[in-house]
Amino acid sequence: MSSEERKKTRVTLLDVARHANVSRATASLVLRKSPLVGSETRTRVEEAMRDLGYVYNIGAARLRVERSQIIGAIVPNLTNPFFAELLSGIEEIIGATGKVVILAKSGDRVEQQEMLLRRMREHGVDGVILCPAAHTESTLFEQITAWDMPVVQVLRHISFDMDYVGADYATGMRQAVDYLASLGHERIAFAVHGPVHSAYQERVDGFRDAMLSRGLDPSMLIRFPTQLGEIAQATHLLFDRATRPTAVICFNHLVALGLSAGLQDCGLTIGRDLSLIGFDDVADAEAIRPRLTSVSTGPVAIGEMAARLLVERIADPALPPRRLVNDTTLHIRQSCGRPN
Amino acid sequence: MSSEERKKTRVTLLDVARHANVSRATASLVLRKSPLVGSETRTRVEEAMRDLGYVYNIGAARLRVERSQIIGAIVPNLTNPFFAELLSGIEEIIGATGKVVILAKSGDRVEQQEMLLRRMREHGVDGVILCPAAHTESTLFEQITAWDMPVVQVLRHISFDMDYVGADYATGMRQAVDYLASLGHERIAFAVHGPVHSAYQERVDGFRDAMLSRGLDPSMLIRFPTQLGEIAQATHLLFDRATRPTAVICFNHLVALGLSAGLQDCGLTIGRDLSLIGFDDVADAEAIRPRLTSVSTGPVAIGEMAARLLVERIADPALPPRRLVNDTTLHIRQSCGRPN
DNA sequence: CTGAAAGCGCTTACAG
DNA sequence: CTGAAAGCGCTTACAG
Repeated sequence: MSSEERKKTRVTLLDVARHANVSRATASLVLRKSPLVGSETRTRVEEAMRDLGYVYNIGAARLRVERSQIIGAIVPNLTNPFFAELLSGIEEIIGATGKVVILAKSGDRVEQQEMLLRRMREHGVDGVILCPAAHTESTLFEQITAWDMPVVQVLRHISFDMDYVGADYATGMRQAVDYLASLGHERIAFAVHGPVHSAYQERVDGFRDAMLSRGLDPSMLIRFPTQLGEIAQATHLLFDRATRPTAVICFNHLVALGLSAGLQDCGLTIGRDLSLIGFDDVADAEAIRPRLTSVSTGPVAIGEMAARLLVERIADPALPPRRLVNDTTLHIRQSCGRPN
Repeated sequence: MSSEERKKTRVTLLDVARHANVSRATASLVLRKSPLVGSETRTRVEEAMRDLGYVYNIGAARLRVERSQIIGAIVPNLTNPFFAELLSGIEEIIGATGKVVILAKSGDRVEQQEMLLRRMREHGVDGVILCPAAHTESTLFEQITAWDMPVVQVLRHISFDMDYVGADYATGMRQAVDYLASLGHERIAFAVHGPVHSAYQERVDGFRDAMLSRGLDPSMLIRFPTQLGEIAQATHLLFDRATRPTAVICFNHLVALGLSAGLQDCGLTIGRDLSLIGFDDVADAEAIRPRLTSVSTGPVAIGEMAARLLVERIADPALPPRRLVNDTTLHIRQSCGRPN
């Protein structure tokens, strides 16, 4: 069958209507489950659709109705399991509403992100869930407003005049610091990595505030490499300072994984020689040894919340902007002990 | 601005044409970078597009040309980092060709997969990359053919009359078995889990063949729970048999992670008391201790290959079906030693 | 409940 | 190089 013939082969709503002996309008009503159609007629049309192998053409419909049933999701990357879980939550909710999600990664590059937003607009997405690339200018907010495109920010924010769903990083940090302090730790380091963005800043501020409110020195901020593979070898950075920490809070799952490995490589026993607290607590956290005490931010739930928010935003663009912050919980396992 | 006014606001190609004092046809030619347009005219039109904030409407264009620039990707789940890496490869290549990918997960449920395929057809996807849900009937192949939809199977296959990209599981298994045998192991177990599908079968067959060709007993197939969280507690299954293995090959990354943790919980030293080999070797593999010797299947590369194949398939539907199998490599680290 | 008609935003011959 | 026109597959009043 040549592509010429194939084209003619396409079954259209008009074909269905003729086959069922009704008008195109009626067939269209059946399609959209209108109550205006009699049940006998309805059945006849539905049979015709089945017989002919009719497939609804959403693209054509979209040209009339302003709804593409497509939403976009832009994340910095896909290989970090944290984002994979986030996406899983997004897909779950969006899929359940009958919509479809276009996925793209920005690589934390602003120009790439700009290109992706344009491409998504060209595809007429009904809205997008955006985890803004690091260093995104806040002017992006004005652009988005001018485009009149529903957007919810996830995990990171550039403007609170736009919907935002994230985690309560400040509380998470306080939970971690309080727990370590209760064990008797005073020299607590915060092991960070990656580019600076709102979530980065919130964690750092949260750490600082939590330390200060306990009268502890909040200045032990130690930077690790961005790539997971390089973190373990950089473990010595923890001990290069005049004062040596007795406990370390990790910026995220990757840092926790890397340091957990690196400390073992140094011959240290985690929980005895040094206490370690993870952050994000993705599924793998359960599976490393010693079991990692970790602050859970709930990426799947955040993805679900963001998707629901976007759906509501699309339904009612006049809604005031909302800010949803998921609670964090400290999962106490085995990686912390008293200082020695 | 009400939604009424907004609709009128939409800038169309006709607006651009008028603004630039050309016909709609000419504006369209500029859009598609046709050489038929003089450079002076081209510039004028491009300026008009910028001035007016014109956004190309791919959906409208699609109604005429049979190309949506959308491709679909269906995977069993997103939280398994293996699939996340696969997707990353797919998105990379598809994005680079200017197309966009619709993402969905089947949850390894055949009906869900069917629904997703229909939804994607309604969106007029140019093709889909499908990791078939476990227990997919091979009749799906006939359906897909009847729909005349370009599909490449990835990781799992239901028919070789359709493009397929996967890993060379048989060789991977042989590499693992040969390595263990060279260390002196004879009682080697294969720790499997999850539903049965072609990739499962190929690994099991590969294990069996590799064992047999070395004159070893291939019957130690041990089933573990599907959920990562439950694997560690099930570690005892390794020792419930009359003959106790001295080495274990893991079905995939999840099993490796779970058993690595579980063996440590049992107080065993991996590499001394028992040798362990992982499979898939996703990014995390580098970060567990003891370092896991593992067969790498290269999910990112597989995703890239699948995307390229689909692009070629779309360009030329008459191409004979192809079967691409990515080489595996054994990464020797620290989790294996001599039997004792 | 149904039919005829207009229109969504583009592309594509066809004439000039 | 340009203009006028038809058509892609749908939805939506409007009249009956």
